[in-house]
Amino acid sequence: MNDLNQPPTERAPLDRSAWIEAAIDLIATEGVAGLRIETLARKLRVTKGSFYWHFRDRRALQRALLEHWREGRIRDIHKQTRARAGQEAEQLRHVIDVYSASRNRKGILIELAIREWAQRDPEAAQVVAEVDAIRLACARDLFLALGLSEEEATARATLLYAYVFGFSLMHAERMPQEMERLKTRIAGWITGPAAENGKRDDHPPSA
Amino acid sequence: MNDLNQPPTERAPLDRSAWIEAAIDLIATEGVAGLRIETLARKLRVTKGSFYWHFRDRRALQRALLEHWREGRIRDIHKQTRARAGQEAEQLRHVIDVYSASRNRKGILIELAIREWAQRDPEAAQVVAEVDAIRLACARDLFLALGLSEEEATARATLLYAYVFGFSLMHAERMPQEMERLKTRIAGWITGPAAENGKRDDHPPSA
DNA sequence: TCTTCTCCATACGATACCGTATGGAACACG
DNA sequence: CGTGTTCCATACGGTATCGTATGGAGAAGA
Repeated sequence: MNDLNQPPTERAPLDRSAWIEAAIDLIATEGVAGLRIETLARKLRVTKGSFYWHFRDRRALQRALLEHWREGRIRDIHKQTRARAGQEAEQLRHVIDVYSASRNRKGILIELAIREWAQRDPEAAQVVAEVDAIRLACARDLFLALGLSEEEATARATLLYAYVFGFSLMHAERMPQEMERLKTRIAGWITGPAAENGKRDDHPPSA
Repeated sequence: MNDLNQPPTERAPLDRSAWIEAAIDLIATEGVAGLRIETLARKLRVTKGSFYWHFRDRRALQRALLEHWREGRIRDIHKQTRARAGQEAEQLRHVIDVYSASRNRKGILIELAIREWAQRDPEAAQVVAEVDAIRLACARDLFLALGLSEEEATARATLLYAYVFGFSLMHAERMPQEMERLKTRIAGWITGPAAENGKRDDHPPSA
């Protein structure tokens, strides 16, 4: 019955999810290597004693974090790719936009931290592989709905996916407006140059 | 006059470059966070005393490492994109191949480690930005030589670049052969769908 | 009230690492 | 031989972190 009507000096007991949330925030700013128990405890205004009550050890938190991330990403990609029939191309462009670094800085930082982690942690790699497979399938289904062949849909989904995260790795110094035009052009190309303007685009406008 | 004709119990004095090379190797396997002085010293069979003679502190090694990486990357991209006239499309596909994870695992690991580092270190971010700008310019020039407009060339270079590194972030579980076909298709599409087979490719072969 | 369970604080040993201080071995050179 | 330079070993103080052991406060029940 005492939810949050105590004076601010009081605090509610923590649970596992509170630690996991804090851990996610921490790896966004410090990377996976910065995920230290005592650092987390300080942020949560408690001591390690609390942590070791909720988790067996550091590894248990990492596993829980991976599981949390995986489930969130799976939920999200299904939400973002649930397209109305006939709106698949728009939905694809929407996906590119939503997953771009400029629109989702924190999410991208978490994504990159986990993927760098996955380069040398098999369990992280396994989770990343699962998320990749599901996201690729979702994107591929949208391309299939656009009438592309299996192979073409798979290839475009892969390109879209690689492009989105690859772009977030880049440190381009460019004018924001110019950048937006560039991204719009690329997105339009990935999601369907054929359906883009009804005609071929291989003859450059030549200024 | 004593170069390497001592018994194997002897070893040559180290210099800065030996430390830097070892540091590069270490971040490839352990990430930038794993770049520890005493760990490096153990690998080089010396103690910290040697390190602090060659470098002021840990940060100095990091800076030297960034500089080393930058110069190497700049040399490499110029080498890889130096195309014979009329061979630009082949050269572009060659670049995609050379920078792919399967062909250059260690280089990709270093690249990813440094880029993750750059997410939270301004100096690393600056170096990455310089490398990105030069690589983009090199790729763009190849597209320009193919007759594309400035804007189109910039867009394709960006896509190519983002794709290559984005792909290396993915953990796709797929048959190697199928994967190769997929990559070939994507590469062909990025480097010039127009010049690829002389006709449009937007009508799927439909099996 | 007494007990039990939940949640956390405290204290501890152990390890790893940073950077400094200082000495020493090997070599070059005069 | 004496001296300076190069390169490294050793020892030290200090910090951060891990995981454990143990006690304690507070709520919930009996």
